Amino acid sequence: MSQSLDALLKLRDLILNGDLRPGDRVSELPLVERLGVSRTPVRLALVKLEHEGLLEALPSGGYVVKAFGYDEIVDAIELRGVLEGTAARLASERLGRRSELDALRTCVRQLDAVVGPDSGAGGFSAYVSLNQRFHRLLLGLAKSTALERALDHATSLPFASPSAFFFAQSELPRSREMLIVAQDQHRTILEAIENREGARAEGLAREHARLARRNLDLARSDRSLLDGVPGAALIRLRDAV
Amino acid sequence: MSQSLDALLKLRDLILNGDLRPGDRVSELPLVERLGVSRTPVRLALVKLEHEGLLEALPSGGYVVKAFGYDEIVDAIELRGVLEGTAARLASERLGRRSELDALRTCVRQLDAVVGPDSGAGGFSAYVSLNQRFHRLLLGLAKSTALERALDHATSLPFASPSAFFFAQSELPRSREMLIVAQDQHRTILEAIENREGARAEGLAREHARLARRNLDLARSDRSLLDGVPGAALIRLRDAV
DNA sequence: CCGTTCTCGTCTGTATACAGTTCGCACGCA
DNA sequence: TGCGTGCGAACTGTATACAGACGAGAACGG
Repeated sequence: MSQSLDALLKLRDLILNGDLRPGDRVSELPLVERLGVSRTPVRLALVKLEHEGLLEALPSGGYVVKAFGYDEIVDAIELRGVLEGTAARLASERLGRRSELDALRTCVRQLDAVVGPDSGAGGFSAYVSLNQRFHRLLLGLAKSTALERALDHATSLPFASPSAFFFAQSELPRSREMLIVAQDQHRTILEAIENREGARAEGLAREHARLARRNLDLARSDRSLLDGVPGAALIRLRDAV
Repeated sequence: MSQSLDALLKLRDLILNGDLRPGDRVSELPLVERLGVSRTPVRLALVKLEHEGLLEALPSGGYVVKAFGYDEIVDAIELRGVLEGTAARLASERLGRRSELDALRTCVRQLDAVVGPDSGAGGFSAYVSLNQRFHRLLLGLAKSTALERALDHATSLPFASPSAFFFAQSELPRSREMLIVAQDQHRTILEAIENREGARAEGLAREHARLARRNLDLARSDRSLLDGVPGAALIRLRDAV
């Protein structure tokens, strides 16, 4: 593994775990010690993380860890919804042979099994992994490199990813209900694409993303729920300090 | 001016002007001579241009100049349409005091004057500049930093910018017609936002972007039209070489 | 006592040296 | 003649040295 990649992963973890708090100035020299690499790879990692949106460049040089408020997270989720809606619409419009949907159909069937009543205790992580697969397959069906770039960029913020706010749901009573609704949307999106109903697919995918927003609202009233979310350390739901 | 910024601008020009052709390997050492800076700023510029999408990183290290085919440009335009549509919808939904639209109204009125029958010969560049202003104001009204980031990223590809395919229009007979239609869409988008008609605003803004696609199709049959487009050197409409 | 200015330390921006790797070319062998 | 191998050049990745800029803090003056 290269030093640059190593530095990038370690630094991202430092930020996501909260070792570097939002608003903190991030200097290169201290990172040289903490990451065990020289300034060059550190700089590279800083540039990439600024690009990802986790860091903000100061006009005078250097970086600070970015903080994210409620509105910003809502906007990021809405943006993801718009982009995934577009993916669903394009998938409908550009569908060629129906066998192109085989992988997605299989994925939905596997999700059915996980969400079903006989799901084991470890079903949750299986759901998250299959959910991500569903969203990636959907993106592939859109056959648009521009859209791929945009969605990758938009979901580089950890709490904007498709599975971000499926936290601790196993703890909540409404947890299973949420999963059932989400999975029904998966199924319906697939159906819409099969029927080449572009507008319907788009609307469904948008609404699907808004489930994340609902979960965010839940977390707003119970901050402890947030701890399961990647990058929770960056989130400032209420104006603190 | 810093060396890094200097290197970035010069290198971008080299690519956009076609001094570096699509598919060309871009090495650091030759650029040190051509740009007159050391390897460090050159590397920084390379990373940024990869991020912009003009360069592609090779697995073995180094970069090549990216080439863009017809489909990719169409997708980039469609993506811009989706994002600007979202901006228009959010602007409608989040409109506060009506005075927030003052700047946009003024911009539309100025565009009216430029498009009108008594437009001078230099009206074209004035149109381009006002057009960009319109699109930026629209983005601002959406009040979404996530959307701002996404649209900035999407339009970093030169031919995906709002004014990209308003080339050499003064030469074409249908030139004025195109401008009239585009300006009518500007006016109608503003009206929709004023009335808080989100869906209408979204649809209009999407269709507005598709004007660029129509112009692209025009350029397909008359390659000489492309020469006025920034980044034309990157475009491979037909499979060449 | 407060404001201003000077100074010192720290940081970033830049250049460059060094090492490991990969790619291409040519030579040799089958 | 074709293929494999080995050598060499060039390039990237990395580390580090140096210079200029910015900011914090102290000292001086009002």
